[in-house]
Amino acid sequence: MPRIIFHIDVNSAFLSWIATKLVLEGKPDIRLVPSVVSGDPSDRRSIISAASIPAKKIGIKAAMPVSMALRIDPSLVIVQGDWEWYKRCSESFIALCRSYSPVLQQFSIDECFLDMSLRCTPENAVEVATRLKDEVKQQLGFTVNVGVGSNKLLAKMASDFEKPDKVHILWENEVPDKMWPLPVGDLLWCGKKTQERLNAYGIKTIGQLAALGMGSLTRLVGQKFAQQLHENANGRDESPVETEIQEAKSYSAERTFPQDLVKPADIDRALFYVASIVAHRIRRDDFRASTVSMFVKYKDFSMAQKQCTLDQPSDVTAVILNAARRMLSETWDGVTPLRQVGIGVSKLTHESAIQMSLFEDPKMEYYREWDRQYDEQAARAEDARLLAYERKKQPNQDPVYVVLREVKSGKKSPPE
DNA sequence: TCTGGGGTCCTAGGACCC
DNA sequence: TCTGGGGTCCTAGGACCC
Repeated sequence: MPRIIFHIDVNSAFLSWIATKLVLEGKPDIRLVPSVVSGDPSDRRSIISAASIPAKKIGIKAAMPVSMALRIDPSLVIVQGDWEWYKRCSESFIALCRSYSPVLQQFSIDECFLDMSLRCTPENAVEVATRLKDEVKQQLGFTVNVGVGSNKLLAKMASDFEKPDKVHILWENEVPDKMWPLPVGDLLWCGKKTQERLNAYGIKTIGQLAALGMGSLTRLVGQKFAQQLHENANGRDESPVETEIQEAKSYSAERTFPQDLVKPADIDRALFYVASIVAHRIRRDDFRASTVSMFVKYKDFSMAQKQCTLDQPSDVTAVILNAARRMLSETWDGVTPLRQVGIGVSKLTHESAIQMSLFEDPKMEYYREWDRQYDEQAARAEDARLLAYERKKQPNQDPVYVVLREVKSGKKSPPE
């Protein structure tokens, strides 16, 4: 039996979703004019997270700085994102897709794969895909592309062909016609660096990559990646549609400052802020982390990173923060302005730490109590945020930010 | 024009053990 | 005294995805 895989991809997801919300409020449809969604439009460092088709036509793309887009079109419509709304749109979207097949893999907030092998035939696949696409548009108010193929790679490549609101087919025997003429950078997993490397070697199209000998390819990109690229360029992909939700393997939080920072107190406050976020998230998900990493970004975008292993896995803000502080002092010269700081945790476990050490930091009880209060306040702030959202008030207060404000005002001090 | 935030996986070298 | 090789863990760094 042939495999039939759908890849469904929301067109300019964040922009489409905000547009449906504005339309519901009786406002003009921003999809019809050059428009973009960005984080905080007033922040000079914010970048575009999605662009409308008219905006794309004049050269405005996702990940472009807002200031650059405004230079292209000073009358560009800029709207602020709304994560609460995104989440609701995403849930409705995934639920509707799931009604077509339970074998669903969510690939990101706005993309999923469906294994349709038992639900349609190669002959009526286009018809079924079109029905799904139209049903999303009618019921949810935004458009999707559906790619249909004999594996996940081909389905994903197909959904990328022409947008928006389209169904495309890419069976394995169509690979030479439909996929090989495309630039090699269009191939999934062939990003900027790999593309440059292949171009420099004279490989411009996916077809040329498919014909390249393994020896040369291995020398260019390493053995494992070479095998994957070679298989993919030939349209082959055996990977199944994974219905199990994978547990997170790492958590991280980072903040870019409005201006580059050099004052140790400012930087320490930011470090505390990201430590609070990361530690709160792992406690929420009942994890403890064995590895803590700290990273900084400088003015020129170069990065420095350091990681360390804790004596025992921890979910305590102060433990993570103090490890990050130590690594920062070992990494940063104290003079060069920093653009960003971040903290990550990995090597996660659900096991409770065994608190047998006679040498446990006597402050640990205080630290835990501090975290407990933090979690309580964050939960209250989250409830208040949702309530305000339902009442259509400003919904954008990040719960952890509320706690941070108390830190700033001196009502709550960061753990030493 | 001046570049966010959150993830995954792979590689390579050094330390250490057997 | 000097030698080999495999396995595992750790860290640093780089690539990709949305």
